[in-house]
Amino acid sequence: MAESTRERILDAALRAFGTEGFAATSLDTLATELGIRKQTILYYFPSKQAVFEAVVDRAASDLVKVFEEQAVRGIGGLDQVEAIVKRVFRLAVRRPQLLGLIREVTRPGSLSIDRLSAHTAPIFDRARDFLQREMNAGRMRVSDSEMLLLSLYSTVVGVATELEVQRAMGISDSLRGAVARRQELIRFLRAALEPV
Amino acid sequence: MAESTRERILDAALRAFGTEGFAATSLDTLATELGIRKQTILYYFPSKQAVFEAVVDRAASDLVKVFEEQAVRGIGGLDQVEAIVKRVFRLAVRRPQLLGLIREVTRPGSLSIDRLSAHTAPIFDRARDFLQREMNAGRMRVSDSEMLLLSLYSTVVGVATELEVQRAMGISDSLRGAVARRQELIRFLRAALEPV
DNA sequence: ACGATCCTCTACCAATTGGTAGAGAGAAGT
DNA sequence: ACTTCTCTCTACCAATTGGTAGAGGATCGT
Repeated sequence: MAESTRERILDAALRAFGTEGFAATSLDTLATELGIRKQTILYYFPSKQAVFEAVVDRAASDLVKVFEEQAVRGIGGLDQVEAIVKRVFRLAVRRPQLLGLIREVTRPGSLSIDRLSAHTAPIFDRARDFLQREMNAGRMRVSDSEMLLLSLYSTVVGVATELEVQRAMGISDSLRGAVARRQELIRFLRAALEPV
Repeated sequence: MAESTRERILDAALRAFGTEGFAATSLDTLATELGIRKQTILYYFPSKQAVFEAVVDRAASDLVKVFEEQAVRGIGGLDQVEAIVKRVFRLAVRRPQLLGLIREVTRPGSLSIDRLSAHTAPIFDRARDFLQREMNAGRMRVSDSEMLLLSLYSTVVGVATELEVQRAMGISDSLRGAVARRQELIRFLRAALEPV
């Protein structure tokens, strides 16, 4: 058995929701894309909203897994930050819709934010603690760890996902471009984080 | 005369498109909000898409104006960066939908990207040149000016607009929070940009 | 007084939306 | 042979969508 219908629906839905957005995605086009009928989707999920929530849940746990795998190693210091940035970038290249979905969910008017943050809250907590620990140990510039986390998040996710802005700036979006972007981003973050 | 109907439509459309997004905004609800009929909107604009484009045009030129006013002063160095960040923040607090609209337009699947970048391209060019000049003068850490601009853009726009992420991180979104966020962001950017 | 222009309205419309009801096919257990 | 369960389908539906056609009321210059 290749892949269950349910999984295929979730895959297609992630792609659609992650690029077009929730409102712009219709169950009909989603079904047509899969070569099935809309009612088949509604057999597996009670509503469109439910499909979205299932997609968010799966995407969130995928994301969390990526972070936890890295966190466990515990290299420490700026190398740890670098390792995580690299992972995020690999994810952004391999499954761009995943970060696109995050962008969709974190939009002001969105529902399902609580669903996402239920998954990510522990990660954020751990990240904040990590930053605080590194600061205390003198391995990182001292600042408000919460705000610093926000800055880091914005920078990494932005550089990884703002492909259209890059195009507007005239930056190539080839694979080589992604590597260059990542390198420059890491230099940027190291400079911002290094203790004085 | 208070405000022309056309302007009122554009105001409401900016708010709606900037928060709910293009697809999730219907002409009917937009009209109801304004106490007029949908057909009145379609008198001023040939289609929903045309409303969106007009909103994008106006928002873009508002944004460009903010940057140009600052660029003309030409303080130079990191103080100039700080001044611009402050302006972006003031904008984000006063008219959050404006940056929300940018986020909407720069989404992967969006139309009207070219419309936006037609406005912003000169700004980006000027900003890149500015960074390059500062690097050459030894007032800024040397790096790829294009990539650096992308990092700066991501960080500033992210910190200014990712309110829901902040909520998920447990950061207060009060006005005082905005000031604290701005200060921390500026410290972050100064650290990232200062020459070694 | 009169036409023209500007503006907002009522009345529709075809297409699409998310969702319901239930038929039927197939496999599995009894 | 029988029921039961799983799955996908056809057939509909009410509501909403963006958009068209055109009436009617102002306000204007003449």
